[in-house]
Amino acid sequence: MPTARATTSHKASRGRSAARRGSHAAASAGLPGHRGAGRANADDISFPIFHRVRNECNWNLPVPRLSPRSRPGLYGAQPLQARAMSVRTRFAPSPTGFLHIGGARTALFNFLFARHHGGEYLLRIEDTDKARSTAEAVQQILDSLAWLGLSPDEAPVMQSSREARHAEVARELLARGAAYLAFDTPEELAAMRAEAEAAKRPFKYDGSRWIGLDPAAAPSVAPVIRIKAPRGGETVVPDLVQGEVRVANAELDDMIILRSDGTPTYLHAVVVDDHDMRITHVIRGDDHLTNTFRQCMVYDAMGWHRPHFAHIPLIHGADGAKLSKRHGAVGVMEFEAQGFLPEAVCNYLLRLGWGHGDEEFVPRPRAIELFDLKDVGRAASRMDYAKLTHLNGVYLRAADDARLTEEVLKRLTRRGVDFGTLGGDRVRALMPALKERAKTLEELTSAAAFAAQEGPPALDPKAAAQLTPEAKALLADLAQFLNDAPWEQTDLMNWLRDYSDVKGMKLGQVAQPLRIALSGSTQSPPIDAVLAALGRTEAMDRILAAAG
RNA sequence: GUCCCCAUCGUCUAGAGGCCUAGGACACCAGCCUUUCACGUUGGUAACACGGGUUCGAAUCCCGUUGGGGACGCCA
Repeated sequence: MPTARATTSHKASRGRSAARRGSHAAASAGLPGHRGAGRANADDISFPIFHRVRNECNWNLPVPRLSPRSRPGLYGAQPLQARAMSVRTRFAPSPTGFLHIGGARTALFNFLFARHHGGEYLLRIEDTDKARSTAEAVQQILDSLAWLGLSPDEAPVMQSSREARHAEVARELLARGAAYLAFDTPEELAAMRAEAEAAKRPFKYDGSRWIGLDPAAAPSVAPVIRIKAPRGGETVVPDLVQGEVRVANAELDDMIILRSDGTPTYLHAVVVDDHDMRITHVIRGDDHLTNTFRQCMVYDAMGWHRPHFAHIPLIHGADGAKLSKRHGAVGVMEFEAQGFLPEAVCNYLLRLGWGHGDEEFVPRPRAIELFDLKDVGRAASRMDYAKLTHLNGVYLRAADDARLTEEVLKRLTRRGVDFGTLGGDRVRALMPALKERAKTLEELTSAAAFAAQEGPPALDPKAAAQLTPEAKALLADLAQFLNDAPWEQTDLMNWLRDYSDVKGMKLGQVAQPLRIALSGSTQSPPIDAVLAALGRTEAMDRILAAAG
């Protein structure tokens, strides 16, 4: 019998090959329906043998050998029809704060994976921690997902509404002898932990004195229900991203599944809900990887088939530190406020940890077409706002003018800028030129403000400095000249060129003062476009005003 | 501390033993384009963490070291 060490091959190879193997095994075996699958053989799952069942669950089925070259895609060439049930994924945030960018990516991957396989993508709100969950946070999460275009396919499941079911399963485990009542007080547990730490020994809970206890002899302490951890062997999880992950069962201890107040713990509730919701693929953050071993105890003790697991790496902040609320705009809606487009955020998030050759621009339909768990990397990545901003610019330039105009006007209003119908029309007219030179909606809004507002613009310092007496004289003269011009972009351009030719100046020498008069800034869209968008009356007003 | 996971330019990544003198993108630098600013375009700087193996050949497979992250709750 090889030792665990010896059979632990290199991460990379075992990762990829195990992922392939695992999923292929499941695919060829078909995913048994979860409904009642456990009940059929519930009787032969008694505690003494359940870890044997665990170790021989469907992951270990023999797998036909495939040469790497001819290997079909993880699922692509393994037609879905061959599977007994369609893919169902879920995103399961806890409503203790805003949805941050890491959660958004988890949701995105769940969504993409489900869509790619024509399956369903669900949402479950893990609100069993009543002290920290809030209705506002739930709403925030829903809003954020909606903004990202990641709303679930079915009504969200509130985990708190399922507590009776969680307790029922815990009791069933108790009845099967796979779990037991433990009468330790929180204080006693804390003491045990402190003691272990003082002795520099890893703390491992020992509940042997409670097992088989005569109820009459029980202390008058409200008990918790603890599940019996397997006592020998190891637990192996074929992770679709991380590869085959294993731990010696000696590392596991008897975890609490039902608190003394009768509410379930997370590790228990997740399993029951994922099973009942018939989730086939659990795609979540890396931080849950070691939890998976514990969750397997519940699956196995109930005789339920485990779902496929895929643990995606975490996102770190730009400085490499763990992503937190203290590091920039991590709340999803903060990105909206900063003027990022949801499709750009999704594209950026997708590329963080997932790649398909050199493709950088991956809009939603293409993402659905290409997305595969086997292409998800295993190392944590960092937020790079510069790249997100660049990508946002790409999407912005490709975006529909009407939509952008609406966004800009909304943001102008948000800023308290006054503008009328004419102003809105001017922004609309200038949008094709405006969007070429902005990377975010906020930049776009700032750049569009001069067009929306009525009357001569305020001059920014740089512009004011360039508005010399000579420039003013030029503007006065130019105003005369432009008076008879046909007010159409191409004609205006020709007139300006003629003017500068006649005056023996370069076009730039004429355009720049004009730009300042019209926009109040040294930077603007092409001057002919600005002139045309503003219209004769408004443009002449501004030129004359600047000419003094 | 124990267990688990990870490691290619500054950042995101491509890479399935020979196509690698390591490719792309962002950022940065220089040039071109140009009525400003952008866009675009041309070129440049820049990486296989380290040490051992295996092999004719290693970024790629194996072992170890170092570094980083995560989990160890009647939180999720």
